[in-house]
Parts: sequence; structure tokens; C-alpha cells
Amino acid sequence: MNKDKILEDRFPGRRAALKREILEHALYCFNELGVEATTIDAIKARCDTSVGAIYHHFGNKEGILSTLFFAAQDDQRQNLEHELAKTNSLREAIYSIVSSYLDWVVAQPEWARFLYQARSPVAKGPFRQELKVRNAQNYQELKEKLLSFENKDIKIVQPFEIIPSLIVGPSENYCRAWLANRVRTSPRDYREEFSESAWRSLQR
Amino acid sequence: MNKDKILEDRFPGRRAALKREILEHALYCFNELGVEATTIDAIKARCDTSVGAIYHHFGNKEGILSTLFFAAQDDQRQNLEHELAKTNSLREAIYSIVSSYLDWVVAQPEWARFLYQARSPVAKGPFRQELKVRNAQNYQELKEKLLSFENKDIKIVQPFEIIPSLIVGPSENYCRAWLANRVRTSPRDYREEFSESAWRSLQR
DNA sequence: TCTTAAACAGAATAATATTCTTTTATTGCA
DNA sequence: TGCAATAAAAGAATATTATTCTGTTTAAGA
Repeated sequence: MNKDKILEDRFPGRRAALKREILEHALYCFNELGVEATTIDAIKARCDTSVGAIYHHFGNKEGILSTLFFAAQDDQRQNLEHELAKTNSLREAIYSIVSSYLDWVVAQPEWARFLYQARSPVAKGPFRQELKVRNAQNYQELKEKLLSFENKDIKIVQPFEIIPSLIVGPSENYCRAWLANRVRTSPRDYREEFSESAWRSLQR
Repeated sequence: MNKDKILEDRFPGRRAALKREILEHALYCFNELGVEATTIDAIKARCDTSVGAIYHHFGNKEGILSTLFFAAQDDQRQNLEHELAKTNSLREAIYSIVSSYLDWVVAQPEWARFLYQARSPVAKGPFRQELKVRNAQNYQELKEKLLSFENKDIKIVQPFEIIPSLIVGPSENYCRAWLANRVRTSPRDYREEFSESAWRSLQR
């Protein structure tokens, strides 16, 4: 299954089997019950282990949460990077960013749901610094990539800081709605619409 | 001060003074420490009251959270409704939605910050049904308003379910970034850019 | 095989949320 | 005004949950 790949890629081997097990069930609990309502006991019960094992691997609840969060974010970023590398124009890049975002959410709905709800706690918790660094890095890489394209013909909105919001804002908003069952249609079905709209929104 | 108006409008009178006091300080704690890390004791200490008083007014922690959440959401919605009522064309409506959103966030940064971080917990908690109903209502009203405008000349993207995401997605994304200090420039400074971009993104 | 470090278990403790009982203040009404 | 009746508030008692600690087992490398 695809879901497990995110964990197996990052915590490989027989030795980390329980670690992956705990993470998998913790993900389920966080999504099902919410972050605060998920107790260590509930996770323990679901994967039939001990508090000792959980605390050995993660230190505390925040540790489980952050491990999951960074694993998900990293997978999403890798996916984007991979798709973005193929592009050769700004227009292609926009399409690639939007499409890979929508595809990832649809392929990993549980991870995506978690990513949305865990951001705030992680941003406030003991790993906020790591989150900041990662965000800054991702932002820089994206900026360099996008600015590397020459644009003779087309005028793009200024300044750069609003551009990421214009590109992914609508897709993100729709994906949240989809994951919360407020809309039914899969985000993938709107790849064209969101890509083209993003592209139009950038031009001036 | 403006901040208090949200509470005074909804919990008026001398009798509710402590209730407002608790809410005000709880808002501060939730934003400062995060929802889960905020203890009843911390709130109690900050407004120099007793656990009995807190539980008398709100039942439990979730009650405080939900009361704050719905107060904020309601104020934001009222603001939008008020601005939207003045409009007479689709284009005006788009501008009004975007502008009132940006203005509200800038006017009430603490409430906006809270709204973003409290959505998930409320959606999972005992008030999820009320949240659902409110969302459905707001969605219906917006839909009716937007579809009420005739559009002879301009073709708009289909179907309707992606339109709200196209309109507010970018603004929302940017406001989040601003409240997290990832960007410096006030969202208000980009009223024109976000309004025009939204409008362009809708046309096909 | 032996040593060492990691993995795991579960009882003990600490922190936190919630309940319950009592006291005090406020309102509505005779 | 005075008198229920109800709401507000306090804080001790309890229940729930997170975390620590100590001991035991397991696996890897020498």
C-alpha cells in the first residue's frame, strides 16, 4: 500500500517496525479523534504496545506529532521537487505545482488531513524552529526556480511574496473542503481548472 | 478597543463581565501557547478567577474554545454580509469578498489567528454539528448572492463548487503566512492585487 | 560467546481536566 | 422592601491523562 511507503522510506528496516506501527496508528487516531483528544493510551491500545515503547521512540506526544508532520511534509515536498524539475517554463511550472499538489492530496488523503490539522500545534511546539527552517528553505528553492524562467512576453504580478499564495491558495482551500466532506468532487477532477485559473491570476 | 467589541456585542452586560474576561484571556493563551498546551490553570491564573467559575460558564475547555470560535466566525461573517449587501455586480461582489476578508484579518489579527488554529479542534469536538450547519448556511447564502447577478458578457469558470476557493484561497493563504510572520507586508496593502487576481482567475 | 546498546514493558508519579459541594450575589416578584 | 429562586463564584476532591523511572528482554557487533 502507498500509505505505508511514506513511513517505510523514512524509518526502514525490521528494527523500526514498531516505530512505524505506532506512527501509523497514531496518524489514524489523530485524524479520527483530533490531536488533543488522542490519548497515549488510545494509541497504545490500538497497536498493542506499552507506554514505555512509545516514550522510548518519541519522547512525548509532541514527538509523535512532529515525526508524523515532518514525514508528511517531506513526502509532499519530494513529490513537488520531482515534478518541478521536469518543467521548462513558468507556465509549465505553475501547472506542475498545482497538479502535484492536488495529486498528492488525493493519493494521501489521511496524510493530507493530518498535515492541515497538525500545522498549528507543531508551529507552537518544541519543533517550531525546525518547521521555520524547513519553510524558509522550501520558500527559497521555490523562489529561485520560479525566478529562473525568463518571461519576455508575459507580465507577472508583483511582488513575489504574493505569488505562492496565488498559485496554491485555491487548491489548498478546495482540498481542505474536500477532506472535510464539504464538497464531493475529487480535487483531481479540477486539475485543469485550478492550473489555468492560477496561471490567469498571475498575469497582469 | 475594537477587540473587545466582538465579545461585548455577543455577551453584553455587567452580569457577563467575568465571562468576557475569561474569553479574552483564553484567546490570548490559546494563541500564545497553542490550544493543547493551554491549561485551565493558566487561564484561571491570568484572569484571577476560579475553576468553578470557568466550568460554570463554559462546561469544559472545549466550551471555551467553541464559544471563542463561533464568536469570531460570526463577526467575520457579519462583516462580509454587510459589505456584500452593497454590491451590484459580480465583479463588485468579488472585490467586496476579498477586501472585507483582508480587512477583517488585519483589524482582528488575534481573532483571525485563533480562527485558523481552532477550526480543526472544533470540527472534531462536540460542536462539530453546529459548525457544519453554519458552514452550510454561509455557503448557501454566498451561492445565492453570487448567482443572483446576471452575467451576459463574461464567462465564469464552472462548476460553482470551486468558485469560493478561487475567490478567497489566495487571500486566506497569504493571511496565514502574515499571521505566522512568514511575510511582512500587511494583507491590506495587497487588496487590489488579490481582488484583481481573483477576478481574473474566475474568467474563462 | 560476550558485551553493549537499543527496544520494550509496566508500575509509579506528576500534571491536568473535571466534578461536586458550599457560599455568595443577583434577579424577579409578593 | 423583603423573600424566594436562580445564577455566579470559589475551591477542595476526584478522575483522567501524560510522563518518568526502573527493570527486563532482545538484537547487533566484536
